[in-house]
Amino acid sequence: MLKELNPLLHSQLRLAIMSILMNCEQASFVYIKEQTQATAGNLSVQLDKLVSAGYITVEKKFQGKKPLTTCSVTESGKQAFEEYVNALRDYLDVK
Amino acid sequence: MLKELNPLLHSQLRLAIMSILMNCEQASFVYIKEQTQATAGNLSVQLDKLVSAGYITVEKKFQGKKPLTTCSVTESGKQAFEEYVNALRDYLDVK
DNA sequence: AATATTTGGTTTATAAAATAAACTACTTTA
DNA sequence: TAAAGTAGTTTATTTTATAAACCAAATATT
Repeated sequence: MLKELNPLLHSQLRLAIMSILMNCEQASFVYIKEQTQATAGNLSVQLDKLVSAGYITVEKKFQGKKPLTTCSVTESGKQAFEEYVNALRDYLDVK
Repeated sequence: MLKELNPLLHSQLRLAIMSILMNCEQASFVYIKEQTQATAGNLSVQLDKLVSAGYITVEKKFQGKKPLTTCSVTESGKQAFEEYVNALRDYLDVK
């Protein structure tokens, strides 16, 4: 029987965000925006959801005079991502 | 850069349907319903979407006196599934 | 033999999610 | 000093997913 796919991760944009953060220590709002081609509004909303779930942390500081929002994945986020990947593999494997 | 994930396939239930159909010649409405644990209404709607996209065909006949709805994946559906899987792998692979 | 109940669905209404548009605040450039 | 750019957030709209309600026919129940 196929397992449930964590709905928070089964979203193109949130999955892309997590995928980026799984491959680096941290990434800025602007970098993630460029990589995902998302609008700023959409990205802001989806980041909030990942923060609320405890999957990522977001730090807001200033780099000189510009705001700099930096994101990184939490341990709980890494674990959720791994579980999601494992569940998904069963859907993708054609025997 | 991450590729787009075909939104028609990036849905838990429709992906489960396609996954089942990719692994067998054909499957009945009732069988898919059991395997996916979907409600009949939801399944009916999602099957329709896959039919509209040309990803599956649905044949309705009678087995004795009971209706029997049988589904199978089309060539175009197989191709779309393969493309989806390839696109998705880039999201899942943690280097 | 009427009347529930089950089977195999479809249609429709509602809840949830994704997305974009509009907005804010501050900075840089013309 | 007005216009445009940067870095976001908030809110409104559209889309999607899901379940509830419904239908028709068959089977089981009293």
